Amino acid sequence: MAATGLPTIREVARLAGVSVATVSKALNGSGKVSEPLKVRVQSAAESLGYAPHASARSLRSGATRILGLLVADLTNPFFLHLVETIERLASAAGYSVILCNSGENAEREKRNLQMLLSQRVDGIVLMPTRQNWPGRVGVLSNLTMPRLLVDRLLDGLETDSVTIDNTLAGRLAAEHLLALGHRRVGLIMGSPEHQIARHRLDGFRDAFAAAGAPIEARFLEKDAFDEAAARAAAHRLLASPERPTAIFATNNHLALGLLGAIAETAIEVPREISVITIDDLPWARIMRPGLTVVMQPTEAIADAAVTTLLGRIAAPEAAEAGEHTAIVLKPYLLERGSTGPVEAAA
Amino acid sequence: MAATGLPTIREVARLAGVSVATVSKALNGSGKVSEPLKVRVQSAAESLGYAPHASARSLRSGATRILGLLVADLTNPFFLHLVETIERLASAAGYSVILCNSGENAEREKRNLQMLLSQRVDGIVLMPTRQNWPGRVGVLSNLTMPRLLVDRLLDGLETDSVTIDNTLAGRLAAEHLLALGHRRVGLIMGSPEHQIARHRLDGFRDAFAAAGAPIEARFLEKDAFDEAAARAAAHRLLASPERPTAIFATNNHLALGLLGAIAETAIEVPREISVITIDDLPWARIMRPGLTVVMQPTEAIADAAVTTLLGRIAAPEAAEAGEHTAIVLKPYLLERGSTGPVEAAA
DNA sequence: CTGTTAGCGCCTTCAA
DNA sequence: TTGAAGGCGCTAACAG
Repeated sequence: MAATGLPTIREVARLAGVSVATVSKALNGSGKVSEPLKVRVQSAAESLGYAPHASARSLRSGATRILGLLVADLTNPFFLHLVETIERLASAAGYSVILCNSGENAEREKRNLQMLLSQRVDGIVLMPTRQNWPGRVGVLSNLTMPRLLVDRLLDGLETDSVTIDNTLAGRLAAEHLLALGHRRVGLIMGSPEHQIARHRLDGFRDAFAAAGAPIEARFLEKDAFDEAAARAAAHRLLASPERPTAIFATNNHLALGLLGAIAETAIEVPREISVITIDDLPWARIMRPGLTVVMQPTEAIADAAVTTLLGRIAAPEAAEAGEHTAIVLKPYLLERGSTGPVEAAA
Repeated sequence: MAATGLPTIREVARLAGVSVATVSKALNGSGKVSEPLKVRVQSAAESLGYAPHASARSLRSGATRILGLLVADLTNPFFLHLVETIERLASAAGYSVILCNSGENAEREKRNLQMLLSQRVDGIVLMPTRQNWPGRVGVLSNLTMPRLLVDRLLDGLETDSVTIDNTLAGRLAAEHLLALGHRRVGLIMGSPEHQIARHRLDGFRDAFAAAGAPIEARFLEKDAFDEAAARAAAHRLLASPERPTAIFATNNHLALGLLGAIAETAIEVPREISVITIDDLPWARIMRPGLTVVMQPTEAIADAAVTTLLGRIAAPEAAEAGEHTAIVLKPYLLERGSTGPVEAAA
């Protein structure tokens, strides 16, 4: 018995009256083992409650059948949905998942990466923090196992990736509002330094500019990093003279702040103001009115991520040759009740 | 070099010009190593990008520094919040987390348990599926590592646990409604066979009975297993003659269905009907009106779970002697706008 | 204080 | 078809 009290392959072998090699072959289906022996081994294993020691197996085989999942922020429902889907797909493919949440903290991200490296996970799905830290790309490049970026890219890191077209996401939001007649609109976003926010801004702004209704600078609320900041920004927009007839929040944290601010006023959605955001949320559909959103195809993202990563694990040669897959998926509009035509409000 | 391309302790030893034992001691702080050597070893390890092979270490030491997290249903926000908090606490204590979602599926739960056993995780946090499967208690009893139940207990399985007082949760909801003058109330729940739902029902019903206002059988909607069923049940309640002045949904899935149904009618909350449920939800506070809920102390639950489990890992003797900790935490009421006094509606 | 050595449990040649 | 043996990388005993 091992220290854990669990039986080892030796004890199975003894009980079945065969050698350890035969047990291994019988249980794993590798090598040739006669049918009667196989049955005897299996029932011996069963009766002892034998479970092969994963660490020993990994040490020997060089594979762990574990995937690392490094998430920037688990409180974000978008990531949560992704985690759940990836776990399901990985599990179906026979892989377990070690979950790491960095909470948008560079130090934690670094420690988590180190840990995943120590664990020798077979592959890593990276949903990195926004905050860059020195040496990060170097550390990531040194990861010898297959890895894949989801949601955002990292400058200087060449690797497989699955992202969405964020410029298109911004444009979809804009075109929807334009079609409803909106010309004076506001936008709440985080830092334009951040890739994703910037692309969403670009798509949104360009579409309005192209339509001959450029967005006024005073309606561009940048640097709203969290729900509270978004709430404050929203109050500014709502209180401004000739306020916007529609507001676009570039992600769901910010949308929460925006909706909170609106709820604190007597302004009615969508009659007096239209609201649109990105990312579906569990509550978006039970709100009254329902929230119009640009959807990210979460399941498709997860699917592409797992498929690509497992492919790399099975055949790492291509990646080593410097070939990388960059999958870009398309967001789409889901119209619910929070957006409406410009009315008397204008 | 190992097959993974990562350096081993031998290479660090060679570069530092010492033996592997010295490297191990220097890096782990075990044994005595002179300061200059320690520095030399550390810089050698650093320059090679050495990361100790966790499987090899586990095989040797008998500990993995990994916790298993077995969750019945990751789509439930309550579990999600728990997972996030547990991951954070475990990580802070130097443990990684393998996340398993059973999706309320017995087969997957069984496979996940087997996997966690093979991985030789140091401890398991169990949030088991509602669905029982044959032999389950036996399998769980055979897990040799420390384990702990969260949220619900399992008949016949003696082990540490952290739960909340669900009877109290039901009573808190009832007392709140009683204080507001409600006497004719409805309830939407899953199966009374299920421990948690039954306790919530008991607390709720007993409080009303004690107040001389027993709940009418026609207002007791049992067997609403999901959001859709809850929605249908809610429609029945709302359409009934002399409909209830308040409705209690015993969990957040069901609350979603209830709120959806109400949104499909013209009935106004809380003027015409009060709504109360259990579990906070990210959107409960931005709803208009905000949702009154009986809160589960999620952080406290996670904290108790991790603390207790790590305690067992550090000192397993007590558990082996048959002593078990059963921690029961108290829910509390959070009043927001969805409940109000009975008015003309009555 | 530092080095040598013996396994932890498993799988995979290689012989029989 | 089956068995014996070596070694994956590491740590803990024991020697020096």
